[in-house]
Amino acid sequence: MPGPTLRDVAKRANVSIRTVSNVVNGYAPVSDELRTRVQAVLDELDYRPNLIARNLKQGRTGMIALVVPELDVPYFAELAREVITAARAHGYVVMIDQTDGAVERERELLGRDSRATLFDGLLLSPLAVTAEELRGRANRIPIVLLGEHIFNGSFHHVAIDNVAAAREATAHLLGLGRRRVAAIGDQPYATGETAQLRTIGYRQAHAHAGLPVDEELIVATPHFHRRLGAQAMERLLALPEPPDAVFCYNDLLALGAMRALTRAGRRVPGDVAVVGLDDIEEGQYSTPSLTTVAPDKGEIARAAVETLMESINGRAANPAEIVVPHRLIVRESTTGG
Amino acid sequence: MPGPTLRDVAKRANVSIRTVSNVVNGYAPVSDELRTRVQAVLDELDYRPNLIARNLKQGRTGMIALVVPELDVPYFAELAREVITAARAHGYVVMIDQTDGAVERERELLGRDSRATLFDGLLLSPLAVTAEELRGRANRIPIVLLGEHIFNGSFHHVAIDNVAAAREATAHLLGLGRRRVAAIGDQPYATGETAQLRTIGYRQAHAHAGLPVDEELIVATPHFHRRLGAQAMERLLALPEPPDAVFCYNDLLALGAMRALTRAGRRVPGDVAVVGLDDIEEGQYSTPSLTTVAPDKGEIARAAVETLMESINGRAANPAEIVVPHRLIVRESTTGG
DNA sequence: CATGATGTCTGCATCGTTGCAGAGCTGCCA
DNA sequence: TGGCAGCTCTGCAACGATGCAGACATCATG
Repeated sequence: MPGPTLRDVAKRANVSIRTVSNVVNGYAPVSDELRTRVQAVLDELDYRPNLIARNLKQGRTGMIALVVPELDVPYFAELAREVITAARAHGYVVMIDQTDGAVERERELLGRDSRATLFDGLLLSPLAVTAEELRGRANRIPIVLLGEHIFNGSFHHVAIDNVAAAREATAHLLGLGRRRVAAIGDQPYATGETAQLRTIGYRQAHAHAGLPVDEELIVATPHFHRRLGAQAMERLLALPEPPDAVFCYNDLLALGAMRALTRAGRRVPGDVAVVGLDDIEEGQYSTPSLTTVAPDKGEIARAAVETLMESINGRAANPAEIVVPHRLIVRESTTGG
Repeated sequence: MPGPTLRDVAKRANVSIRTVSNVVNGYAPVSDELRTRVQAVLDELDYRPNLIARNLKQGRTGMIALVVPELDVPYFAELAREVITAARAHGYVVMIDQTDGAVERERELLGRDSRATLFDGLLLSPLAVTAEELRGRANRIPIVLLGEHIFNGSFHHVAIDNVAAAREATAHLLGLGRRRVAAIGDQPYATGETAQLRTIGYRQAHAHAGLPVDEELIVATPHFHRRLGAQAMERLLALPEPPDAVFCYNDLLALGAMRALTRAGRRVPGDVAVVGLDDIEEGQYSTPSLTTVAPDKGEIARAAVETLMESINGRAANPAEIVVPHRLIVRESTTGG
């Protein structure tokens, strides 16, 4: 089953292994006559270079790893798509793994038995692992973090300005005249840094508008899934004074919330306006379509891969905090008829 | 930057390289005293085995590749998730690539410069490449095909019974008393084999019910995306006698169709009932929720990985046609209030 | 005490490729 | 004709790990 090696080709063509290698790679000068002869044998045997061997010799694999919590969460799927595309532009392929948000799975990555040595670099979208741990058990390969804010500047990190994004989303709702704007998705504990940034933005928008925040309207959720969005919305609807708008910390929560609203007979945006964050494709096709804050996913992927490549190639700058643009996309869930 | 090697550890611990290797792998008997001493040095230097070197020696990489058309299509994202999980159970990791449905990208995979030699096996969900081509340019690594029906038995192939799935979906609509049941998603050309199977099932259901098929109600779409589902639905609504139900060949088409229906002021299922296929999570949360045929994605992934592992381990049976179960999940889009 | 079995440990070869240094040939010029 | 450059081509060593055969010491056995 193993294919022919350079040696096999060399023997058959009566040349040295090195010459065959030169023909394959087009490196060194080879006379036309010889090149043709060797090429013929290469074709005849259908030679394929053994990339593992090449990698061993060259000390790199041409592969990076992308680790996300859940690949079937649309945001990560869309991001993964962009990462694969961006990596390809650098001649790299992408191994994808998921942690299911489990700390131990994230730790495994850094541990003794991780497969990390197979990759030239690692893009990590951490949920649970802390900066301390990352630093302590830091692997030997370059790492770029995605999304979660790690507060100290130990690693390259690519993300949108979460505070601004949340502020703009909330301001949009307030600007529509809504006065009881809820927030779904806070995570007031150590690993919920991104959520907390969004809560800050939510509060800032209120402050700028000179409006108080009703703490009752901030609902925490341990995850960012549809089901929890629906549950949170139900709880909000049960309040004596339910909200007339809600900013959800991601689109899935928002879609779940809209589902709960529809089921409860409320109209969106008539009774309650809804804004999400992530701009997953699904939001364009929901009924009503979803107003959302769109991070530039292509840019996130490009910046992350670019930064990783620089680290891999040793042109590593100091750990950089890279902020990627976002924009509010207004659709029916806030302004629909 | 490169980490310590076995040699480094060996030198420092004053033992042979081979002994260090034995300690690392727990292979051969090593005295407790020596094991402790070596382990101490391993820890001290934070040794990590170079997996590329190990792979070269052992002739396998512990990686498989999964190639899908588009990772951000929910069905493929969900499938990818299951594949990653299934592969992990075998100690394997998964490299994911996407072809965007481009023939040339699928061909690249099989070509001279593909990275295929890095992987022990390949799971391919082909769109455009034909069985002929696959066989002709067949790579040296084991391949298992997903989804698309390749008519001759040259490769292992895992899929649901597409004819039966489509038949059941259509029968469900007919059973509800609908009499003008449309079909969205036919692909009457060489690379649309799966779609054609679904059309066969659609016809069978009509035949079983003793009803004629109105050819006008079968709408072809080059892709299975939301936008095309919406467009197709609009075309159907423009007919003199529009349909009262529609079977979409996947959930995205169905969601797009529902979107078009809502926009046109038709009620689902009141005016038009909708059935999809794939059971993507989004369908549970759409308004109305989507009736669909659910392939057992976990089982698809497990069967595919299992089969691939058998090929890799040389216990390869003849190319097998593996049929995975599916079931109709009835939700609001056909029976809702 | 010789023998062989057992338990540890080691060195060499090897996986398939590429980096490096240099061998051999040709042609040109002084 | 000798010397030198330039072009091809080659062989050896190496990447870092593991498979294998065997060295050596210890111990039990007849």
